[in-house]
Amino acid sequence: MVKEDIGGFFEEYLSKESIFKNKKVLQVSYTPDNIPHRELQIKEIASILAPSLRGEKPSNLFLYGKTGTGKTLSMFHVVKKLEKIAKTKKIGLKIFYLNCKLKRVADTEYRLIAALARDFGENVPITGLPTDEIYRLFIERIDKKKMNLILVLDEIDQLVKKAGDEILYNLTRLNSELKKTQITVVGISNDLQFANYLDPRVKSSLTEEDINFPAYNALQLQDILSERAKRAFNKKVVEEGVISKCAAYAAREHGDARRALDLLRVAGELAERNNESKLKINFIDGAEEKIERDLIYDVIKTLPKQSQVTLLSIFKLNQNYKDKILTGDVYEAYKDHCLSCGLKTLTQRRLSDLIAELDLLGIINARVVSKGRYGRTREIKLAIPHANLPSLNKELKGWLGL
DNA sequence: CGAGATTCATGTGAAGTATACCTTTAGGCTTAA
DNA sequence: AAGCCTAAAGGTATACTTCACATGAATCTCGTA
Repeated sequence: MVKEDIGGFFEEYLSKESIFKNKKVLQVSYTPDNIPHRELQIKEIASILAPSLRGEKPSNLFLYGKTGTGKTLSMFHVVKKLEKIAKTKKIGLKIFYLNCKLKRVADTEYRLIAALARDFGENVPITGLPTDEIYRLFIERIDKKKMNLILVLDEIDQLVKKAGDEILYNLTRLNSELKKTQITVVGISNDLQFANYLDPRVKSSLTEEDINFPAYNALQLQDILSERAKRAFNKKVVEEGVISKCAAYAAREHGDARRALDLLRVAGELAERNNESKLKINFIDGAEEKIERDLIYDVIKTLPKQSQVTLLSIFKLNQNYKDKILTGDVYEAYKDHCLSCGLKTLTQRRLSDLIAELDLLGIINARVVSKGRYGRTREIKLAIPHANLPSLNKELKGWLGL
């Protein structure tokens, strides 16, 4: 009976023509051949990295601009071309991309170098070796034959905020230890002020060249969207005004193209799920909510248990109509939660650090304030849209077995 | 009334501890000549 | 004697704890007008 129903559903699903022609085009990982409104930046990146094709060392490069302004994309674009040429002409050129934000992958010096060494096929343990040893392994490996190595470190600001800028100093200085190979560091940062916090020595060597990625305006976003929509959706699926609304939504938030594309894709998925043959405007609002939620879901899901409990405690206090949540309150609630889910309670000192980390991740806003006679503490506010709180709260409890 | 001292609740840095993992080394056992 | 396995010794990174000191404005204190 039930089986029959589902079979029917699948058949109907298949018989219906999808509104997508090629959904991949809208995914974040997709690198289009044509990147509108970034011709200048791409050209600049290319000309700075070009010497690598002649076996010379390019200048270190620093790309900065807000999220979704095409930094990573432009870089990928150039990298693809470079690699292609290097391959056909048999030039020793290796390019590595590493996202420093990935927790437990590249958020300490050891892990960063270990990740690089691993990419090179070196078998590196997750802990136990001295950091120097990891460097040595890495250097030995890449110095075997002459080549140019370009290291692309995405979200480099996150790395420095957590682990300090010594890593970058070491990296840029690595060249003096290498005999054959040369390393070029390309840093990508969302934080415009990032370079100013760096040690002057690091700053000058990392930002030998820098390129700014300005935010897209609504018109440019429309260009980008319609270009991709043409290839992602079947003909006449997208209704009038959908593109411009997506663009407008994204432009409202500092011209984030990634956001705009996500909106379009998720709206399409929603339309499909609702058995619509057209992508109507009203799906965009639903999409926006879903994206917001999914984004936070992913971050929270991969958080360590202790951080999850911390967050749950903040949720709870938030529900109790406390608009100013203080560290002490969180710790009390946290202790209760730990008890009820059988987790070891950490010290307040540690909790303070966890809260700071949550702040860094952008899940909460925590500000250190002095309340005069009543001490000094963090004022914590959730940075999550209200509509998403109940469902998130429920999920979180589920993950923690509560 | 106002300047300076006091106070509170926690921030923050440094050093220490536990754990998990690594390499090295020395001893013991096996094996083959 | 050479080769191989094992367990102990000595080392590291990371997550966390302990200890101690730093913060900074509301409040208190007390001399002064």
